[in-house]
Amino acid sequence: MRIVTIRDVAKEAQVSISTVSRVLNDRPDVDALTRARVLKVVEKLQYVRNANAANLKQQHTDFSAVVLRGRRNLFLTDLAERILDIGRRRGRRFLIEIIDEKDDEFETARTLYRERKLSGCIFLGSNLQQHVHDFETLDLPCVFATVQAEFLAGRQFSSVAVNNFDTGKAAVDRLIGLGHRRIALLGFYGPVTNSTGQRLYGAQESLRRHGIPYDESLFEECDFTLPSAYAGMTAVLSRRRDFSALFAISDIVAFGAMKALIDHGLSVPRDVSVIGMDGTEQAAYTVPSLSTYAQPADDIATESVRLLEAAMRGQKGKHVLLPAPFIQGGSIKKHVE
Amino acid sequence: MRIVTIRDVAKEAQVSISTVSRVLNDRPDVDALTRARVLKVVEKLQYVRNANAANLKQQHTDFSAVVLRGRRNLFLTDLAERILDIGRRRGRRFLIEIIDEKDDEFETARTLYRERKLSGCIFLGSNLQQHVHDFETLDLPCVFATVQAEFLAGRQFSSVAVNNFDTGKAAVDRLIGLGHRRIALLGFYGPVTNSTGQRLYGAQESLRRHGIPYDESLFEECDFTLPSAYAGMTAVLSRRRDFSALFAISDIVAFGAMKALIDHGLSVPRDVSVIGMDGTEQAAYTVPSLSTYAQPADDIATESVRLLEAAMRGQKGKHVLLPAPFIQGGSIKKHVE
DNA sequence: CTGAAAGCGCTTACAG
DNA sequence: CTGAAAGCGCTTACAG
Repeated sequence: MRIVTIRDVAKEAQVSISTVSRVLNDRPDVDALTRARVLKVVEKLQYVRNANAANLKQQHTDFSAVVLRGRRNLFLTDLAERILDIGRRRGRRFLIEIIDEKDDEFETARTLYRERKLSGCIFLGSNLQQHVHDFETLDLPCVFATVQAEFLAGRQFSSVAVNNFDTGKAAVDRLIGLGHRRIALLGFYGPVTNSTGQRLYGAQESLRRHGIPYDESLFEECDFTLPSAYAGMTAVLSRRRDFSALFAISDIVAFGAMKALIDHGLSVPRDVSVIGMDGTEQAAYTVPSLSTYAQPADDIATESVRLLEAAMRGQKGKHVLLPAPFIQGGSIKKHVE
Repeated sequence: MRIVTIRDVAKEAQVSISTVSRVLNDRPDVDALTRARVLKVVEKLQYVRNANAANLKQQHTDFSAVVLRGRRNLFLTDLAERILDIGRRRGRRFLIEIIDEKDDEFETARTLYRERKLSGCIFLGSNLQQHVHDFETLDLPCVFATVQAEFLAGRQFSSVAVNNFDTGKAAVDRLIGLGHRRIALLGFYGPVTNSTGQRLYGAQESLRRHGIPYDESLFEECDFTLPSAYAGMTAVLSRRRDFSALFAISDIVAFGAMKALIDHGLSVPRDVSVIGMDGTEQAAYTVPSLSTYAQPADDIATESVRLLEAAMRGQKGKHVLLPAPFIQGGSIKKHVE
């Protein structure tokens, strides 16, 4: 079937293509009757505007991007989907770009910006470490989700996150409150600006405040995957069996760790209490269910889109901190010697 | 910073923009030295082609789409990510469109096609029921992944899937082989062309062949979410406690069901053997680990992209069936009266 | 092998 | 309120 262009609509409606364009773009300076006539023809001909042509001419395109760091991070991919979903309902289209842990989010954004004339970008799980200055040269509204980015000067930058440090601290405070003293830690530090590192620093801070020395042999590095978490927990178990609690920097890590604990003949929570973080749906379906601090995914997604749109309208960026509520599961209990 | 266009490159390299365009598009009819000179300027100026302009003029764009039906289906979203990843490595960009179960995948594809001048489309989990004829009017290479679509006439249609019917049958064959006779079924039928329905029909076929009457009170409908699977299992449990096995149409459903079984005081596999389907990574990390038939996600993703590219080059579509290997987990055992 | 010119389908000042 | 014209940044016949 032949493709219907704006010219066909103009001819059929007996107006100029300028007028059709005005109607299409909801310009106010069109006669109501003319508008109605054009709209009827659009309907009749089932005209769909060629976005490539529109984007070529327009200053801003209808494209925004979501740059997702780490394709294996379940929480982030879920977040990306939510953002896509919210975008769709608001008529905003997101290109999604999944990059490896080692890839460069700044380069990705810049290329996308040049190639597609992006009008905005949401970063999920980026660490920004080395790119503070680079970003400031990019003339593009950016939102950093799940990571606090107040340190980015520039009015087009926003961020939405929970306070990762405080949450890590709260998790370990809670375990200590239950009587635990030997607490294993699973995760990775990464750059200081990284959300996951902050969780661990918060955990350490809690230990310090309670006068518990940080014990390296109770920590093992792992990333956001089940096998890596399983291996990490196994490594700790090969060194120590005397810990009674575990704080994992994410639910996924906690899942892998719980499996390792059970495979090694330990029971959760009888032998080891476990707290995760993220508040994934799956946390309620493990056996036992996992106690976790929730990152409010829905709020983060909604707020990200809202902040992006605000910045695109020229409003000044904001840095939003959301609470991370505790969700009680069956994976923790009081420690008794 | 000013945006560098093809004109800037042409001027700097002292050639016409036609020549720059030829170099950019890897046309053979360019002098080697000229090509080298242009490429050096491209590098120097950090020129990035404006994709909107290129796509406007070209017959085919560099956009393909992935239309994902059902945003809560973990297996499909994982598949989508893999496709994005493979596409990226091959310089192909995918727009991703997540639609609801009740949305119309044909309309989605058609609008995308008109709006963006798509050059191809991969459908994940679509059922096609009412759209066989519509699709044949769409002049767009299409690949249907996870669903068998041989019935689609037209040379630009391909599909990649496991044999869902046979796999459902194999799962129940296996349970019966272990001595189980009262087998619960969890999932939903949907349209006949649907992959999940086929799994259940296969399961029924197995029962029939073994002379076991299909018992409706052992079936409950649920979708691909944990809460729904949990509720479904709970509903079955409210009616019957005498079954010794469960076939769930997907791992996610199995996870939700196992949790429900355990919450109701039953043990897996002591009281109930469970088999899922999909072969998700998580299946190996539940307690006990889940026996499942794997849909080879990596192969499906690779093959989907390969078939799409072949169709875009004008090759005739193919319908590929992949094997679904059994992965042994701890969730099944021999039934003893 | 290379360049000048037309045109892809829109939007946007500029006139009226 | 409306239209004619220029132009967005490319690609692609058409000449040479």
